[in-house]
Amino acid sequence: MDKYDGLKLENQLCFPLYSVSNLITRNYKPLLDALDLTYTQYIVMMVLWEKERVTEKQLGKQLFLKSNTLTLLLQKLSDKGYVSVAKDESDARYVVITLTETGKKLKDRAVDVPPSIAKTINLSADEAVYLYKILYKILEENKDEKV
Amino acid sequence: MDKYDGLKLENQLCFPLYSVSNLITRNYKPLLDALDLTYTQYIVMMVLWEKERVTEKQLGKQLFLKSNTLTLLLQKLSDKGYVSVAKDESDARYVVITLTETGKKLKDRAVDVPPSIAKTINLSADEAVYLYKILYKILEENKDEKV
DNA sequence: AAAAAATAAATCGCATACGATATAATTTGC
DNA sequence: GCAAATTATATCGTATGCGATTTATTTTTT
Repeated sequence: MDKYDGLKLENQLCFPLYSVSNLITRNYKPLLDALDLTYTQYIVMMVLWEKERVTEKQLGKQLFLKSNTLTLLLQKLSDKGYVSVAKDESDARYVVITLTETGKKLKDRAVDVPPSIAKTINLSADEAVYLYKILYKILEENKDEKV
Repeated sequence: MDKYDGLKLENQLCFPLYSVSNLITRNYKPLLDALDLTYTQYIVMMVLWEKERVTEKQLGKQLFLKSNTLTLLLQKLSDKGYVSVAKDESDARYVVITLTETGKKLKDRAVDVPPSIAKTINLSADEAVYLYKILYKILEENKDEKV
């Protein structure tokens, strides 16, 4: 035990978080390629599949992303024909994103993705629930700092 | 409960993993800026602070990264004067990375980083240990697929 | 030992993420 | 009612990460 122990890779919590996150994105890739989506595009679509109309601002809040990531990404989803992007009529500062018909249909092709990913993670129900709770605890605590 | 439940954002385990990982990288940024390191560069330095000489291959295995990420990153660390990069004499396929004197000294300036980050995460010891174990379980199970 | 296979890096093209800054639209304060 | 402050996007520059491919080197096979 010396003053450098905190700098050992094996004592980091952040490193496995970072690595697991990368790992999962890698696992998603072949599944999402079939839908012509990246992982970030996929979570945007997930929001829209639940709520057909959102502003860029709302998306950012829910996904912890900002315009520097979202603006270009939404343009790409628009280019693919999955969403339409327009200014809000009553307040032109807002960008409103809505699902196109193609985007709505994509939902049916996406239903197989979550179970496929679940297989690659392979946690017990208890572990998954606990992990879920801890992660959201961390997110909740840091929520304010970034808006 | 319908067939689309699996596609709800709130039912994803991957999304909070991804978001927490991004969050942590954001929290590291101001701390690491002072050391002129990015997060990925920082974990490479952590490996080297424990083991003064490693090959790019070994680094990739330990950090779950490949040459497409590492080659350029190591060049940057070399440009900053923190490491030196050279071909292995006995087998020129390998790239060997060693700490420079500057790189060694950086370790003393880095000791404050882990406790600062720990504050922003704010988990109990039990939670941290449990989280750690689950994450490494996931990493272990997926280790083989990517080398 | 020459050809073939294997291995480790390097390179390419693409899509994030980030802070910082700029722009455009609306609201607020006086 | 108009200048100032606020708000929501857009833009810029930098650094990853990824799969796919290429290059360089070594080992294996015949």
